[in-house]
Formats: sequence, structure tokens, C-alpha cells
Amino acid sequence: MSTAQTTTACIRVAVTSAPADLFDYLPPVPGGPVVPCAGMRVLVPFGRGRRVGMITSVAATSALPPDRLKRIDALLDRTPLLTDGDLRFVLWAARYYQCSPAEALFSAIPARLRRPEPVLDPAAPGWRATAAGATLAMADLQRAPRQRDALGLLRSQPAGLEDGMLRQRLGDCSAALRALASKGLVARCRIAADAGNGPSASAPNAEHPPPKSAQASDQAPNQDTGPELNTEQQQAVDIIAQQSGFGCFLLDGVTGSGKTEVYLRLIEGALAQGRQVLVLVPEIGLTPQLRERFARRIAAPMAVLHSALGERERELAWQQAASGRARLVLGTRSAIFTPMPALGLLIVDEEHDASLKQQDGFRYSARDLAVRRGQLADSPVVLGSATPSLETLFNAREGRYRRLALTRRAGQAADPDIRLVDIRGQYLETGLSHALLTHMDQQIEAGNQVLLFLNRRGFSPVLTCHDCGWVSECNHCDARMTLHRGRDQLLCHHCGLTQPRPLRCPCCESPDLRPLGQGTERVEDTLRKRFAGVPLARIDRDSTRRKGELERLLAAAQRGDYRILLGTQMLAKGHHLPAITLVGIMDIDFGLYGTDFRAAERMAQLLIQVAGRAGRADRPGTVLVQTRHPQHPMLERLLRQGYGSFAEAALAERAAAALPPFSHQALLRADSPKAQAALEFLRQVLVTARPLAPPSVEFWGPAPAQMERRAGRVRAQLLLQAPRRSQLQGLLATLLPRLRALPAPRHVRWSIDVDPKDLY
DNA sequence: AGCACGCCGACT
DNA sequence: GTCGGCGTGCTC
Repeated sequence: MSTAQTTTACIRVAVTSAPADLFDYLPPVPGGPVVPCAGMRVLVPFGRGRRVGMITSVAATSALPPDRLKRIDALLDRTPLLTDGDLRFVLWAARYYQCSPAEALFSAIPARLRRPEPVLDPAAPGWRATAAGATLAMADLQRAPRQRDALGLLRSQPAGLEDGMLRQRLGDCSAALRALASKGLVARCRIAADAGNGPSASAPNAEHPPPKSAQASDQAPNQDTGPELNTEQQQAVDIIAQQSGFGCFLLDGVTGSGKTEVYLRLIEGALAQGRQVLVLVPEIGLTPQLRERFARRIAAPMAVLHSALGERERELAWQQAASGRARLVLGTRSAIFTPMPALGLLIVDEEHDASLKQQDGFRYSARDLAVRRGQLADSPVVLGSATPSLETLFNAREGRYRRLALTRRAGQAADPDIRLVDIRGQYLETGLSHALLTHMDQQIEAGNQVLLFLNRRGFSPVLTCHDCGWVSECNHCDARMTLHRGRDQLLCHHCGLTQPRPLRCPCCESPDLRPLGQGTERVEDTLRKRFAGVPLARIDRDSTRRKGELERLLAAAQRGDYRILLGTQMLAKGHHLPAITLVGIMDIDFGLYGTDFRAAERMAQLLIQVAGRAGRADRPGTVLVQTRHPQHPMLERLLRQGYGSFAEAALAERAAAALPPFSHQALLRADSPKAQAALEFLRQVLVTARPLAPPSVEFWGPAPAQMERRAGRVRAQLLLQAPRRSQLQGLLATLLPRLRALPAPRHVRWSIDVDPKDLY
């Protein structure tokens, strides 16, 4: 039967780096051992060359005459990489975000599989505990914590763990393993392959033993049961755990209220029911801490997926999830596409965070896709944040999500005392007011830690000539080049252009060049002089360039090695720094009069997140916010009445202006090296689009982009806005194919961003 | 998106 | 006489 079918069937293939469409092929030469199925990769002739593609469906006939169809060269997989359910999800996302099926599918699988490589052999080399290792008293390894952790983990997995999995759980532990091997406590082994057999086959006891079994208590140093929950936490856990099918929850919990503890209980519950759990976090910076915390508490196998992973490691982790062997998957945004046959719970931590949105190519929002995936998997979705996005708060208000509030900080910690410092007319020492410096003195003297936040890296944002007024402009962008004194260069933060720091003005030859304004490097300089002898760490993209440096600095900060922490954005994320009693925000004004309608929302989230670093332990925290606009209504409201009240007011403004979430947007961006070409193209687009759109759809522009010239290209944009998502989707579905067919003016590149987060 | 074909200026 | 600029068109 399969012979007749395979000779006549038409195989629909998404081909890599091809136009947006799918292409029809004939099956590979009949008689092969493998029947082509949706979700398998194939090698196909395409034009003059060969490409990797993925089968999206197998149909009876093609719209094209059979003699125009070519034959698939080879099947690259013996079994599908993606199930029908996975395919449906990814292809839905491709349609929603107006991306080609091929680009979406191949960004959903590990990068290595975009090439015609065979999937890695899951029977990979690994380690297992020997009989001696299984009976050794753990106390004997008291002085070797790495070895103790490694052995403890291997003892909990009698079948052994493969190298990639061990690295996932423990980081680089090869030295510890070699040491254990030399004592005969662990041995090399191959892990039995059971990929593709579904979840239960690989989870021998479908009921995953919760970590309180005899075996777990044996490894007490590795597994704890966590603190008791307070009423709010318990209530949240109970309500979410009751949800049997799809349902979306907003876990709205102030910093330090124990959201992670709620996640952990929910995870334990879902695992105990034999389900898999997917946890999304914004950035790698968060992963080590969270990974360790999960590893300490969750006995079940976990896979970690983040962007710093090597290709092979990533694929192994992906396989672990897809085969059902990994029960818990912790990952950054692209992990939303990880196949998980027994998925039963999705958690998105810091759901407001911008890095959950992919900013190029396939521009998806991992948070929004998590909701969709929860629907398809008929599973609960938990969105957690101390500063929920206005979209999510709106959804909760409308009753689409259920809001669960955690209002109490764990332990004795009191809410931080947030105060504005009016810096108008004040003398500033490298941007630092007298008031801020005095508070720093006090806290440092009292033996506490201080955190200073300045969202500008480098020494100074501009270098200028005191004699002729020359400024360090970038040749390729409408922007100034930042002076970086560490590397003695001018650097454009927008296109990456660097040039040696000029000694004389390029314009008038004057030697009197002066740095204007301050970045973290310059503040560091001042602080090292002002607080001589006080240990200080600067944490920004430049000081943490080396791999593992950020973790090293944060760990040292946690131990109290540093008394002053100075940094950018990176410091705002949920790192736990319990000794901080003073947070200084050097400049909040960027968010008050921003051109982007989301500027105020971002400012508020940043302020509350940074403020959340203060006073997490039993010491009360103070936050000083330097501003030139102390009467700004949004800022006042945020400080007097808190984020929730700010969000209500901000939502009212959005409603009045019919902005998202009260409407839905898509942004068409175009750029070209030629001055008017991008704008011209978008005018053409508008002419095409207007008649296709219902009258309720509004068009804003086309207009030059915020920074019109960037990296040598002139940029323009056209914003589409509709009251209803379906109207916008309807318009895009008819408009985009026409745009792709439009004669593309030379050198104009364009792209579409559905639900854009940044309007520039 | 690649990668061809194809038709016009500066080199050995 | 060729090498090579990138404009235009096609890929099941």
C-alpha cells in the first residue's frame, strides 16, 4: 500500500533560504525503508543546488503538473523531528508573525539540524556511579563540593547521565569527574538510547518520585524541600494546581515575594502527574542562579537551553526534551519551540521583559506564543512578574487571565523607601548629587552594599572640541560616537564602528578635546577616587565581555567582596544581592519624555526592578532616584502609589489614545543606502494597502525612522494599527503576498514586525 | 534568499 | 580582446 502511495504522493516541503512559499516534490525513489512523513528533514534539488527542507505535509496531488515536480534526493531523518502538534504550533506562529514557514521551522530546531547533518546519537558517552560511589558516605567528600555534587547527581540517576546533561546541571565538571573516576567512584558509560518512544518509555516510573523519597534524603546536601509558603503563595499554588486544562494566570508578585517558590511547587505538582514543564526566562544572566535553585529542588531530569550553549549541547538538550527524558526544560525565548510530548505546564518568568521578543528575522514574542502553546497543549500558563506589562494587566482586567497577587515580601524585608532627588541646579560630580554621595558614605561606613544604576556604558557619550565645537559623530549613523577610555577608542553603539581616540580635533587640530556627559567608565573613575579603598565592581557589557565573567562578578558581589556595584541594565534583572541597602538611579529622565509610547512603561518597570535589589534581607533599603522632573505626574504616581496604580493610569492613557493594548499594531520597516528610496517604497506600500484595509485600520506614516541613518542605511517606517487583532491579521494576510510580489526597488530591504515592542 | 544569466566600462 | 560591475528573474 505504501508503494502505491509513495509513487503518486506530492510532498510539500519548506525549503531553507527560499522564498516564502512551500514547494512540492515527488517522494524519493520508491522502495526505501523510510516513508516520508511531515516533520522529517529532506535534501531536495532546488534551482541549481541542493537545500535542506522540512516536510510540512503529504498530499495526494499538487497544483503543479507532475512533470514540473522534482524528486526528493534523500530523507535526512528516520523519524519526524517535530510531531504534527509541534508543526501546527510553529506554522501557526509563522503565519501570525508573517514569517516564511521554512524560516520559522528551522529556527524552531537546533541550528546544527539546519544543515544536512544526521541527528546526534543519543547513546552518548556519559558517567554513572559505581557500586563504591553509590555507597560512599557523602561526608567523605565534604572538602570537594564539585565532586560531591557530581556524585550526588549520578547517584540519583542509576542509569547514568550523559556528558551534555552533566554539563547542563553542573557546569564544567570534567575535573571533578576525573577525580571521582580515579577514586573508582564513577565510571564512563554509554546512556541507553530510547529517543522517539514517547514520554513514559523513558520515564520508567511514570509517577516521578517527588524528591522526598528515601533515595533523595540520602543526598541531603543536594535536595531540599523549600520553605513553607505564606497564605498568598499557597493560594496561588492551589488555584493554579486546580486548573486541569488551558488557563492563563498572571502571578503578580512584588520583588522578593517568592514567585520562584510558587513556580517550584507547581513544577513539582505537574512532574508528579507525569507531565513535562517548560519554564521561559528572559536572559542567560538569569539562568545559572535559577538552574541551581531548580537543580537543588527538582529531582527529575532537567534540560537547560540558552544562547550560550554549543550546537551539540543544544541539540542534546533538545533531544532530551523531545524524547521526554528531560521532564523540566528551562530556557530563553527560543525554548518556546522545544518539542515536549508530555507538556503540562508553561511558566514565563519576568513576562514583561523585552528580551522575550525576538528582534530580527522571525520576530516572535515567546510570551505570547507560550499562551498559544498552552492553548494547543490544553495546559495552564503562568506569567510571572513584579512589573507586569500593560498588555498582560489588561488581559487580566478583561478576565482573559486570572490575576494572582503576591504582595508580601518574604522574611522580615520591608518595602524599599523610594525617594526622588531633585538635581535641578545642583552641583553634580560626574552625575552624582551631593545627596546621593552622602547616603553612599553612610551606608558604606555602616558596612552595607550600594548599587548605582546608570544605563549608559563607556566613558562619555560624546567627545567634543572645546575650540571649534566639533562632536564625535558617526559617519554611518545619525548618532554620536561614545568615548571608551578602557580601549582608547570612539565606538558607535548603533553600528559598531570604532576608531582610535583622536588626540587632536579632526576639524581644527586643537588638542583641547573634552568628554561630555558620563557613562559607567567615567563614574567608576570618580568613585574610585571619591571612595578610595572601597572595593567596587563595574558591571556592564564591556566589563563582562569574557565568558563567565558576569557570573563571577555577581557571585563575588553576593559574597560581599564588593561594597559598590555600578552598572547598566544588566544589574536590573533579578539577581539576589541581599546586602544592598542603597540603590541610586543616576538618571531616570530618559523615560519621562520618550517619543515611544512605551517609554513610561519601560521606565517604571526598570525603576521598580532596580529598586527591588534593595533591602531584600532584613536590612531596610533606600532607593534614590535622581531627576530633573520631580513633579512629573507618572513618576509621582509610581512612587506614591506603586506600580499597580501607575499601570492603571498608563492604561487609561493608552485607552484614550487607542494605543495597544486597546489596538493592535504591525510595523513595516524599510531601509536603503539611497536617501529617499525607503520612504518612496513605503508610500507605494501605503497605496497598495489602503484599499485592502477596512476603514477602521489606521496608517501612520510612512515617516523617517527615529534615527534616520543607521549603519549607512536610510530608514523609514509605516505603522498599521487596527482595533481588532483579527482585522490586522486579515489585512496582513492579503497585503504581504502582494508586497513580496511588488517590484522591489533596488537596494530597498523591508521587514514586518507584528506586535512591535519598539517603534524605531 | 541565493544564484544564475546578461549586458556595459577598465585592465593585460 | 577579457574580467567583472550588479540589474532581473527563477526556484517545486
